[in-house]
Amino acid sequence: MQTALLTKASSSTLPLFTLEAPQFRKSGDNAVPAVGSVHSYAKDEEIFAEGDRAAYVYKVLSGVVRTSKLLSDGRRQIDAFHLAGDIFGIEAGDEYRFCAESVGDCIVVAYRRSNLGALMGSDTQLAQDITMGMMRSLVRAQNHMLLLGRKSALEKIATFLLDMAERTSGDDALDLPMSRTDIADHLGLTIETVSRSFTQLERQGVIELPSARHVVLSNKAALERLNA
Amino acid sequence: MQTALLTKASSSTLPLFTLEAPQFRKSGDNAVPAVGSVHSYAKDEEIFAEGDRAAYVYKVLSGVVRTSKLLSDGRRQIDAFHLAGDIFGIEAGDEYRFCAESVGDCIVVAYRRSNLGALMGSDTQLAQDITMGMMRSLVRAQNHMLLLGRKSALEKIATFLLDMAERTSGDDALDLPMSRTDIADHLGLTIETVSRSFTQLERQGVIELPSARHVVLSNKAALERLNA
DNA sequence: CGAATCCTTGAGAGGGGTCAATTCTAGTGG
DNA sequence: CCACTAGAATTGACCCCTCTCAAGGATTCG
Repeated sequence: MQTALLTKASSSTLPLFTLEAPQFRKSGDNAVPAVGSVHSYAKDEEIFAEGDRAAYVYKVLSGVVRTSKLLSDGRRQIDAFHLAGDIFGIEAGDEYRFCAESVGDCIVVAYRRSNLGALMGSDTQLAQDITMGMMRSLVRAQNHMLLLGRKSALEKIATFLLDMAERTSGDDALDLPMSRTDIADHLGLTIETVSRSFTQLERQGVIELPSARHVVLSNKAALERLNA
Repeated sequence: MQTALLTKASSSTLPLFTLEAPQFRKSGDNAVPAVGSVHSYAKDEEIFAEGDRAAYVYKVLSGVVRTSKLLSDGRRQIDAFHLAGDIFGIEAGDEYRFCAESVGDCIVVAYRRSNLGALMGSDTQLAQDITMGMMRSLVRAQNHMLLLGRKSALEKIATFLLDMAERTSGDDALDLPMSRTDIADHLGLTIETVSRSFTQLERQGVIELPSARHVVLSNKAALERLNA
């Protein structure tokens, strides 16, 4: 893991969630107060663990981060994949209630959360950024509960593919950054069922799979029908 | 449904989520600006529907409210039951993304949300109340995703009973305010599986069921073992 | 007492899980 | 450039947990 200091993004009129690429400083230079520190992680590195003291709120600059919870016997639920621009690690209490890991190589900014309450009171860009991040997480979680509780395997995969396509390329083709195991643990399925569902959709001509991680949505209408 | 006006609770030092019983005003008197209006609902009344303009944020004064989402074919997922003191109806956008209904007779306060962004910026008690409510919803949703995605029927019931006991009586006995159907739609099960799980726990001596809605947790240790 | 609703119980079926083997892919070193 | 290897993904066979369908109690309310 590598770290660099980051100065506050200059403009206060940046739209929510589009904080531009931050400017960097040499780590010895403390003339300007740093508001965030940049960290980069390789594949499958731990960013924080469940139970760690929640001292930072994070934003993804590039790559993908997964946040997950574990049962005592190892069963895992990935509550979300966080892409560039997404905020994660917001906590009400003083401990993280889930763990965060890099899915592939990725870069994040960590904002010290001395006192989130005070931060929220002030009218800074970051505070609004965080409030909006929290709301987005909530919306995402609510939709995901419907998926986990009430959708069939095929419907789960269809919803997942449409969502990922919209969040990444916006195109009809997408590169999945995560493994089948990650997808399974996100959708409440097993890796075998995920694989079988992909194959079934491919046989039905709904998607194409040039390779395991590359998906072409050749029949979006059919996918949206499955999205119920 | 009945309505009454409500003046702002006088103290600004009230602890979060314990806004005390509000004072009422006759509805014709507008000398003091009202910050919330009180509404009461009978069993199974709709408070707002999915897609309604989200003009208010609500707090439960008494009774229970369920918020849920529907798939096009009628499958339902209840994302949460809201008890006295809980906040619901917080939205990022301008529409409700789920519907809210009374489970039994219940009373709520509705706070007009002219501009939630501005509200959040100001340092009022209500703003903090709402921020905390949002965070609690998020924590609850994250835990619930783990339940929906990875727990067995028995584990779901065990978790649900422990949670409800803690939120209501705090005791080892509780009165369930909701039907088996509601429980099923909350836990991602069918009504039959919910019923069978209750019976199984009763046969194992983990709980007692003097009546369908009254549960005694006679072996909390066993329940917590199932809680994984 | 009858009607409606809620809950429980049973029998059977099926969707997804489990276990296991095979294929595919990416990375490594010769 | 090509074997070799380890991990990832696919596929098959079988099983079980939960769903479905259906009937039968229990409770409430007129």
